[in-house]
Parts: sequence; structure tokens; C-alpha cells
Amino acid sequence: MKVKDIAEAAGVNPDTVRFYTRENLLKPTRNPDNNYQQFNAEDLRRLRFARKARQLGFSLPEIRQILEQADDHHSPCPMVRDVFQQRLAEVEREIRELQELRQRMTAAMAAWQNMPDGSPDGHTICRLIEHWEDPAPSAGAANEVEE
Amino acid sequence: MKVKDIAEAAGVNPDTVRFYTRENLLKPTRNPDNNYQQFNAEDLRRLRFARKARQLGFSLPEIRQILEQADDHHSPCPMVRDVFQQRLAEVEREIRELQELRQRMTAAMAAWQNMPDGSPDGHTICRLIEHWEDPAPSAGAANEVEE
DNA sequence: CTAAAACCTGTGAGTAACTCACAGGTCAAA
DNA sequence: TTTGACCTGTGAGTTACTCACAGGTTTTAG
Repeated sequence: MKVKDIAEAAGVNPDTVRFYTRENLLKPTRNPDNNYQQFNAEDLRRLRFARKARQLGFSLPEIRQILEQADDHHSPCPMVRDVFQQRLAEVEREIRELQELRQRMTAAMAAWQNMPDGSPDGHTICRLIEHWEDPAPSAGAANEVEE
Repeated sequence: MKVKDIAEAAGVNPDTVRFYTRENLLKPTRNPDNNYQQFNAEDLRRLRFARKARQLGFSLPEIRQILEQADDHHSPCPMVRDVFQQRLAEVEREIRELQELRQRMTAAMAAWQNMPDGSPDGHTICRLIEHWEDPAPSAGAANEVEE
């Protein structure tokens, strides 16, 4: 299999295959004649695994680590489970934050109904956002000035 | 107000202030003696507005556009409302996707209980993810091969 | 057999919104 | 006067790709 073949088989952009190869997630052999990369079924499995792990929110370094553990005949399962659990907690936090945001947005939309649509006045910026309250900085908020 | 002052007043990193200035969201005057940037109360309002809009998911180009409209004494409200509505729809889509993901993850966690923890065998990668199903490619999914 | 299309190669840049590092200038306090 | 804290501009790093480029190779059509 050449780059395009494996890319199609996994449903990704050929450049992603090249990128993953550069990142050592895939280790194709080379055709000595033309220096082309040659992928086999195992590479395809790795690529598919990587894509699925990405969908779950694993980072490329994490995925590389998992694959390398497997290469060394160590079970990556315990590690995967740890990362997986962390990721699940993260997803749940994201859901909570987005739901809160949605609350605030729909409330703002409602408040908007009661405001004159034309500029409130010539110098101030649209009041809706100007009067937006800072969300309560709940624990774990990113982007804080100090960490 | 100098960079650090306005940054503190708005609760952001001074580098963010410099960045926003480079990006023409803020237009401080200069002290001719030392070339330091001088921010006033209006700049602080703009900065606070920008941060609040960012929390709502507006991009910097969008925010710049809104601020420029306000500078030209045009009401940015109708535009803001459009972007706001789009953004609300997007937030709702993100929530749906994350909830689906969470579903799948918790189901996977449950299935994991029934699997041997040690490596299933020496050559395959942890089965959980290997057997992860591709999510149904619902409309609007990013990262597709063709667009 | 040849010419064009389609693929391959490596490298470098672009994306978003910052954040950090660096080298040198300025200013307040001790 | 010498720290230390701030200022300046610029350039690089972050993530996970994606695209562009220039040149080499292979396949396909005529």
C-alpha cells in the first residue's frame, strides 16, 4: 500500500498519513527502488486505531505512547484506561460548561427582545455583551491570570 | 494606564493586551517621551468587551469588526445578533456531540469491566479502542475526506 | 513510444489565540 | 547608583493537521 491507498482505506487525508509517519505513529518500510513508503495491514490497523483514539480526545503523544507500549509487547490497557477516565471527566466538564453557556445565551437572547434594536447610543457598544457578566470563576477554569 | 495596569483591570495577561493592540482591537496613544502605550477608560471598556465576546465564542476578526462598526457610529447590534445566534446553534451542536461521546465512553467503560485486564494478546492493541465504532457521520461532521 | 496525468518525495508555511522568551530601553525606589 | 520592575518590538512555540511547492516516478491514454 502506498500513501494514497492507506489514506483511502482509513478515510483520512494523505497528508495526515505523511504527518503521522513524520510523528512516528506509522513506520512504513521503503521501496529501495524509488524510496516510496510501503504500508501493510498492521500500519492500517495502527492508523485506524489512532483515528479512533483521536475521536476520543487522546493527543498524538498519548497515542504514540500507547502504540510504542504495544510494540514492546506491554499491555497499554491500564494506561489507556487512566487516560480514558481522565478524558471522560474532561468531556463531562465541557458539557457542564457549555450547558451553562447556553443558559446564559438564551437568557441574553430573551433580554434582547426588550431592548431597542437601533443603537442604544452612538458611543457605547452593543449593550448585550457590554453588560455580560463574568461567569463565576468556578474551580478548574482555564485562562486564569495566575495558575 | 500602562499595559500592566489595563491588563490587571481586565484580568488578562499583559501579553494579551499587547497582542490585541497589534491586532488593532485596542488603539492606545503613545507617550512621546518614552513611546510607552497609554490606555484610557474607553480602551478598558473595549478590552472587557472583547474578553466577554471571546467567552461567547466570537473570533477576534468578528470582535474587531464589531468594534470598528461602533467606532464608525454604526450600531453593531444587528450583526452581533446574527453572529450570536449562529454561535448559540453551534454551542448546542457541541453539547449534543459531547453528550453522544459521553454515552459511548461510559458504555465502553462498562464493556471494559468484562474484559481481561492483562493484554488480550501480544500483538494487538487494546481492544477497547481497536473495536471502537466510527460514529455515524452525521451531517456537518468536520474532518471528512472530501468537502 | 511518448506525453500527460496522477502520484510520490521532503520541506516549509499557515491555521487561532494567545503565551513566552529575548535583548535592550526606561523609570522608581533604596 | 544600582537594583528591580516595568516598557519596547520581534520571533518562536503551542495542536493537529492541511496546503503549497518543486522536483522525481509511475501509470495510463493515444
